[in-house]
Amino acid sequence: MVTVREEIRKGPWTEQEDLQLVCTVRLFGERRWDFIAKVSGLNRTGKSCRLRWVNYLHPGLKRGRMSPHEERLILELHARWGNRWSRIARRLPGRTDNEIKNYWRTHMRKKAQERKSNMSPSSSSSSLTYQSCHPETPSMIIGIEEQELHGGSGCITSIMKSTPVDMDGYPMDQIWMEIEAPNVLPGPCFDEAKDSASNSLSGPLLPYPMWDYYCPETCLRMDDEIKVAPQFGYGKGVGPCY
DNA sequence: AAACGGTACAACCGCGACTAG
DNA sequence: CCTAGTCGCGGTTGTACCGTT
Repeated sequence: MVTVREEIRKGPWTEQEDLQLVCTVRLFGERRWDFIAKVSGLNRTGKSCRLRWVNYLHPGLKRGRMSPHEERLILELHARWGNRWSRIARRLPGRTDNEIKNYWRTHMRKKAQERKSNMSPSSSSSSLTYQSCHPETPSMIIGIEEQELHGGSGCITSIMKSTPVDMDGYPMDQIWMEIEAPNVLPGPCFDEAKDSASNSLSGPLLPYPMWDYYCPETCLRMDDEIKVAPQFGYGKGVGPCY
């Protein structure tokens, strides 16, 4: 028996793969990653596709260095929640948990170690508390929470309005531009995919699906867990509502 | 100019939670 | 209730880039 087993691709994504993934996600929404992986013609796992989308291709992602405000926020939230990166990321629109995690590792660990070497080795705790880094601004979190609880329109909407954010020279710009052009649907099965998509999707395809509804509703309660309103079509079996 | 070390970022892995059948 | 499939999260690793020596 000869099983022609196609190797699942791993490693860095090519521009072409990105393009294929973006198109497929636009057609089917950010769900059913295994399905998306198959339909897209990419030889990737659904998991890999999801990761690529969430961390890199998602429209509205900020890139570049953390602003001082973001830095402070990360410090505060990490002091409060520990390594709950995804949770922290929800407070930082446009930033991914991966990004924050990496940032923490490179910056804060170093700072923590510096501190450790400077101070007495009595404190064995590995978690660097916010107080130890920034004794000032103790009430920022509360302020943020209130802001988000009561409409949450502050910084988030400003980011939304400025999407795609300033990613100077970032290739995603090009990708999105190419996607905007009508004739560039790559990959083997997009016609097919389109057909089946048109059955399940109502209305025209919108350019930036999820960021159109990203705020303010989804941020109404970010205290503990986001309560995704059913009207967003995130329920099972219901296709994306854009 | 080359070697080296540090930093930033992308991606994978393993595991637990959730959900549909 | 059980199971398989799927998703999301946190930890870890790999690597490209950049500054310094």
